[in-house]
Amino acid sequence: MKHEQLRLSNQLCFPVYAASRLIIREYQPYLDKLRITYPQYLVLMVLWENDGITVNDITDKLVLKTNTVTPLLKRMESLGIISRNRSGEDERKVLITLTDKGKKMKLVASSIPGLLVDKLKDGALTMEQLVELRTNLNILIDYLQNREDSR
Amino acid sequence: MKHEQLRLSNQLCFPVYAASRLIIREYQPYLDKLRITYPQYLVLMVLWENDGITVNDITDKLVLKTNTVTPLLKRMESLGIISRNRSGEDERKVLITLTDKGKKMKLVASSIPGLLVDKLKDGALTMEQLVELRTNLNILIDYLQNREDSR
DNA sequence: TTTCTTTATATCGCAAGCGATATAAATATT
DNA sequence: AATATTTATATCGCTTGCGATATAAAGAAA
Repeated sequence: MKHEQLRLSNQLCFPVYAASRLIIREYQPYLDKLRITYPQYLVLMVLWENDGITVNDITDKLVLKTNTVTPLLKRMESLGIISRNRSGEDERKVLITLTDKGKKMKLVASSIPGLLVDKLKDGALTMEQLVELRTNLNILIDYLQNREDSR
Repeated sequence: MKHEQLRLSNQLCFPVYAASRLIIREYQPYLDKLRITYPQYLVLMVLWENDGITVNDITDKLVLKTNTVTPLLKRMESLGIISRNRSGEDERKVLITLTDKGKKMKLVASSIPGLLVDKLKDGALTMEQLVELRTNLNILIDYLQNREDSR
């Protein structure tokens, strides 16, 4: 019984880690055309949904830390796709806004996820299984994030 | 219909990526006691199962590239948990073997995955859902790896 | 209003992860 | 045998990810 758990776990944590990298690799050719990386694409997705938010807002949504996000945003600023400005109301906050260049990328970028799903759907999993997978992952994420917050 | 796909995908690729990092964070306190990282732990798991294999064998099993694995193994060598030796039969190959120190870590390390599953099981997902999640991820991984190989 | 604490962001150092490229041994071709 | 190709590993340069620590503004407590 204990042995079974041990094997399952080896086959749970590692698959998530491997799948993550494989999916990002699958994204890469499309992102190359936009000259951005996957984490940069995630930042853009957050901003397209909600422009003018703070560094911490982005940090929370992407489940990252500021020591990852600050340099990431600086690189995106130097690429000319976002701008970083201190808030007038609260000088501690840095507001992140899309530049025109960043806004224009939305049209091309928003077609990418659909292409990915088309590949996976039926090729690998049915739509139902994809939904099931997403649901289970989101439950896991919520659980682990709540554990983190209460520490 | 197309909109639905787009939303699902945003909620599929990102959850895998976020879950991966959250699970590794959950592993970290246990790995800290052994003074190793998660990727180093994965290498050890491979070697405990199959000692004396080549760099490429490890690379394949972990779905990584040599430019990641070679430095990783060098760090593990300098930690004294593995040794790297050129094969006599084929001078191109480097054989990786566990040192006594590396072998001894198995006992402590093998208890870690069980602790993780205990946390997740029922706290987040049922055993059935964990199995379901693992199954779907493995199908996805097989599919994406086969796509990669045929390129 | 001074001092203490919290909040928001940034910096540092190091380990992954990876595309591109290099090197050298093994194998195939001519 | 000489040359070309393939295979196995390594190196370089860059981005990400994160623990630990720093800094400065805002808010609370004294």
